[in-house]
Amino acid sequence: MKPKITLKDIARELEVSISTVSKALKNSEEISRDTKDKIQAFAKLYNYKPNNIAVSLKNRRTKNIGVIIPDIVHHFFTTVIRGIEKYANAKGYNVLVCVSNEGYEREVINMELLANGSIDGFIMSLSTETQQKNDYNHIKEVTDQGIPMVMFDRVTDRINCDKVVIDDAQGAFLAVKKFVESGKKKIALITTDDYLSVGKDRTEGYKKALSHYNIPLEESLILKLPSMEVEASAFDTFFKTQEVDAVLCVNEIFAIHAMRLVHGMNKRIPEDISFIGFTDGLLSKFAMPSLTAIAQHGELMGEEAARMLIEKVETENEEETFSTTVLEPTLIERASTL
Amino acid sequence: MKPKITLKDIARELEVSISTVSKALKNSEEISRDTKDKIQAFAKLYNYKPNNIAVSLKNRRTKNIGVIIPDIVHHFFTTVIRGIEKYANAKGYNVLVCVSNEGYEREVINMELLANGSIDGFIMSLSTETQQKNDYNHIKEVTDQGIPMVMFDRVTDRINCDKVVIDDAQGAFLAVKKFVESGKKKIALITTDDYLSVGKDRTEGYKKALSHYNIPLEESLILKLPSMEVEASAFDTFFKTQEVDAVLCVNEIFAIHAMRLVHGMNKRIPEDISFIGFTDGLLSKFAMPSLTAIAQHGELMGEEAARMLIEKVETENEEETFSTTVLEPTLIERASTL
DNA sequence: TTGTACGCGTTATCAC
DNA sequence: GTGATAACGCGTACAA
Repeated sequence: MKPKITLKDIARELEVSISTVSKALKNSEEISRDTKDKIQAFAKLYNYKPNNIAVSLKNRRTKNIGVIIPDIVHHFFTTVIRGIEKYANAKGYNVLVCVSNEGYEREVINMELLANGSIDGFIMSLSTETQQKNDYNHIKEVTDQGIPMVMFDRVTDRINCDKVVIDDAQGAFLAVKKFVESGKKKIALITTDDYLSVGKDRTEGYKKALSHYNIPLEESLILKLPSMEVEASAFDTFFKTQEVDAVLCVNEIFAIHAMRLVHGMNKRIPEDISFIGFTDGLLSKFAMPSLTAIAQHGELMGEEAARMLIEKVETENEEETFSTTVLEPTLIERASTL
Repeated sequence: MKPKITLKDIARELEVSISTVSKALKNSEEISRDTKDKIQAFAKLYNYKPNNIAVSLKNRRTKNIGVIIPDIVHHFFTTVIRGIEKYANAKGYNVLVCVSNEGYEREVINMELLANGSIDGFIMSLSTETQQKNDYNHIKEVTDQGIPMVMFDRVTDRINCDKVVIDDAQGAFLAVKKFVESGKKKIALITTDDYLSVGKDRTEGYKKALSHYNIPLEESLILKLPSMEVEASAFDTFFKTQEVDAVLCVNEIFAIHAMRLVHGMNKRIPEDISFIGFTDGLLSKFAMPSLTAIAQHGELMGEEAARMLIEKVETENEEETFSTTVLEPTLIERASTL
């Protein structure tokens, strides 16, 4: 209906040259008041806005930042995106979100797509499958091209770039500390397989804390699930065979599920069994009883990642110096602990 | 380190013209086997990929679709995005997500930014503030420019475009029907102010259903909150002053909150009071007791919206015919109803 | 079979 | 003060 108006259109209409229009709209001193007024009025009337694509082509800067996350229906990742958006928008950047859906293939495809000029830099968190395959060539290619990259939460040592993570071991430590201080002795851990970097760190923190408090480590008190999916039977047999008085869960869902199960076994929460879950999301707040949680500070993480990325994007600096920001987790105490 | 390689680079290196390279890479019949082989091999070696920006400028097609949502930390919207992503990626499109954060200003800014060439079309859901202000000029400007637009969930009659919505009235009807069939008589509604299109439709469906089942409408059984935020005191006085045996809530959070309150008043759920909540999200599944919910089919909604948009984007068709897809909600029965 | 020229919309440089 | 020209990277109609 009202096709977009260009510099050329204005120039033709006002019978001046394209460059005059361009300068006038940038309020250049070279142009006379008269013509500037005329051109600016006309531009406003027809609501002229420069074409981003053309500007990008010219500047070799898109003002877009690409975000690759494993899953968008996941509270933690959405809070990170919110943080990224917040900071990026304030700096005049758009956020291009792509979801790998926890798959290697989609991660590669999405990155290749965006890397071909659509974005000025990446912020990403690795998909489960990528971590399993342990194959990071697609990421190496991107960084080798000189495209700035910031990884968050699920990171790898194999790539040299800026990173922002939570001290997951410390989070687990905090949880165990809380349990110990409220008199718990048989502290269980429900987690996933070790290929997830976060799972590994949390397990480590759990073990370290036990040894710190002189509690013998019993491998039978660690339940390792092969994936993020809840396997009811595994939970069932675990709680039927093990005697525990405190449970640390690697995510909310595991914790909620376990609490329900325990509730059905006529045990009291938190008196008989206490619970703490990682990732302070909606479920923790609204669970019955509400769940004591280790907050991951996703929004802060997003802001920090965006800050680091934009810093790199906007400095011509050729020196390759990378840093890793480690955020401290926080224990949010609720009704599932004493 | 390895700056991006262009057609020009290849041409210079192989001492042919740029267009020869371009044609060779598109496997044009015009080019001899020999040169094609040579060029293709070279391109692969240096991992040549066409610059998206340049292609976009040329084609006046970006292969990006812009999505504007009110809030990303909201399960419903993320499921919609998942649906959009799924369909769009399959069709070779990227998804550019911007969050209005329920604000008019950010909605306008984001749309203007994206509208200037960054995207081929919009998929959006209105922010609360925009619906309150009832000002849609920014959207009209976009559609007037001929940029395809699909609105979902929170839509308005004031804009002529494709839409995809859930039959919210029908959803409320289903809920009331369920209550009535299990013998409930005093059916309450907890909702938000009417400026939210969805809230209005749901209230309408609730009233229609009551009249259909010959239950007198009592305005005192409708609790209207001014925003999506939970106001504990309002809930408190409501349940202390009103005699109810069933509650329909316009969202999960309200429902969970109300259930907790009622639980504390020593009433049994669902025997004494039954609950149904809109938007079947994580909270509903994991609540105690689990919450019977009206599923909004967000993912389907996203796919449908993306389908409609890409259809419009890819057809040159000048005729302006718009359609509205109405999805049917589904009642997911859980433990909070008889 | 290969190359030239042009246009997409913008900006920067330089000439008039 | 204003305008012509080149360049960003690509694709394509047309010329050689």
